[in-house]
Amino acid sequence: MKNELVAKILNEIADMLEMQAVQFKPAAYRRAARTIESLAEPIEDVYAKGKLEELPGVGAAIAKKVAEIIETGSLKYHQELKAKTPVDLEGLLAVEGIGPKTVSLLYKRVGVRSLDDLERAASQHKIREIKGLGPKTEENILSSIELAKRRKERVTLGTALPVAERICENLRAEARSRGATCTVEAAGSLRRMRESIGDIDILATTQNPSGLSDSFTRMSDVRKVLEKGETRSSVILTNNLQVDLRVVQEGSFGSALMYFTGSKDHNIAMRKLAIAKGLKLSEYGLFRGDQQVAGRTEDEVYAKLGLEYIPPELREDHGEVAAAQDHTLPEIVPYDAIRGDLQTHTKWSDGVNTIEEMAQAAKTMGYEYVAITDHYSTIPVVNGLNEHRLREQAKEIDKLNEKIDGIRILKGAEVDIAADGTPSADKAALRGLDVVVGSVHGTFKQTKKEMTQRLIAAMESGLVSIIGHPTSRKINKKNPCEMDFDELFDASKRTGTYLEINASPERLDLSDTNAGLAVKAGCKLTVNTDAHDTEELRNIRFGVAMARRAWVRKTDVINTMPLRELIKTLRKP
DNA sequence: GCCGTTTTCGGCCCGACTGTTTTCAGTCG
Repeated sequence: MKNELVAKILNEIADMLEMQAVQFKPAAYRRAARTIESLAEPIEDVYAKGKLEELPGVGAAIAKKVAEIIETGSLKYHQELKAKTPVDLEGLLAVEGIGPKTVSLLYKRVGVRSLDDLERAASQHKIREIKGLGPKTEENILSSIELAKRRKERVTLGTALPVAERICENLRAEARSRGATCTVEAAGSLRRMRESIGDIDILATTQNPSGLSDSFTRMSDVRKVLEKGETRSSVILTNNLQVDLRVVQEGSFGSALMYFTGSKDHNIAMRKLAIAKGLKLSEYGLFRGDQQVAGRTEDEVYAKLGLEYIPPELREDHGEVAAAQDHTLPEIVPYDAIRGDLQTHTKWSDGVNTIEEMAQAAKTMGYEYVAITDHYSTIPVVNGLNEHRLREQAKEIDKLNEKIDGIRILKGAEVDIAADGTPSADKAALRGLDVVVGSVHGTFKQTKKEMTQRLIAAMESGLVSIIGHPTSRKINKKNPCEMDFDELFDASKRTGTYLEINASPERLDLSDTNAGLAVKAGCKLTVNTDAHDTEELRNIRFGVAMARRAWVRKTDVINTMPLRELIKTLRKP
């Protein structure tokens, strides 16, 4: 999968053209880079099918360059541009306040090629001498160069969302205690529920902006205040997360929320649509001339533009604007549509809580059913079940089902899928279970072909009802195993095996893009938490979020079904 | 360099802020 490489080269071309003050081409290269970066399938496959030019933002010229990168691993045009300004672009651009033009200026005037060069030039006061720059710029460079050296890493949605919710709640509470009304919402990629987040954006309206920014910058876990003003404040928390707070007028809250939620490409698409209708859209509202025609709420803005409301998870410029215009947006699966969790663990294997505790917690969440799927495995660390212990567990579940009203505990197991695709339990052992999750827990380094065959063999064994965390990735830690998704999806449909969206925030596997491809191919999914304690059951929303981002409908997710229907749907081992 | 229910040529998303300037360019989101 060369998507990242291609996008990186195109982005660098954009930067270098911008350094040369070339007009419009940088934006064109960036657009193409974004398309390819967020593409679900490998760019090589698109190339092989001869469909590069069908990608939005990719025309004849860029298609030819992409082809060269795929064939040779590099691009002559890119090398030539690099030779003209041989600098560490990525490093220098990471410095806050420095863009391509300044990089070019610094290189030409004082020969800055790296972050070290830049630091030296700044401390020797060479930068203030450059026409167009000055002492302030020099100071700013010195104070932000450290941060640039430690590149900012994105955090998982599971880390960022609770932090943002806590901040919003605190700000609302403080405003209430001062008797002020105050609306506070998290925006940005967090609101779109992307799997990882760069920083947290919070939007607010209040009659007391200075009080709000005081509360914000004085939060207990603030490490550094970057800026503090009536309309914009910015802090770094002790966990290194950056949080930006913006305060807007009530009449602009909806348009501002839209604007700060993004994505950038969605915003651009929306503005173009506004222009086509003789209007102008900004964070201050939707305007006809000087007259604001909408802005207080998002619904209002979408409606005035003739669009259905677009849920934040869909705002990625993946065709949602056109669909909203044609009223063909799918009814994506609601967060409260899940009727039960089909992968959970208890003390019987490597979980923390008892079956009863898990069942009670699931009942509190309003579930109709919960499947207990402890490891059936020989991996020592997971304290796996064997045939005898599984029978004992089944007896306990039968008793609990008589004892507890209002929720049905399903009998299940999570089996390992061996390197050749054989499940770690045989038919006799699994007899009587309601659900069997099959997962890869070792021998991750196989060829694409081997891994594909392995999973297909597991599905064809007839013992497995669900493939758990299909690619075994861990966000920021472990790359997904390579596999041929077309073949995998075919086998999933053919054998009636369901594919999991594992809702654990460090997994989110299938990813949003892969889940989208799966459903497009006609597969059915299941969203499960893989909870190892009662608290983790609440991670379900992260998995549903991925499904929503993938345009998945309720009917595509089996555990939105009522119990009776689900039981009929699940294949018995 | 891309793209078209106003265009196959002539446009290309919007606004704030900062620091540098005598009216604006660069950066950021």
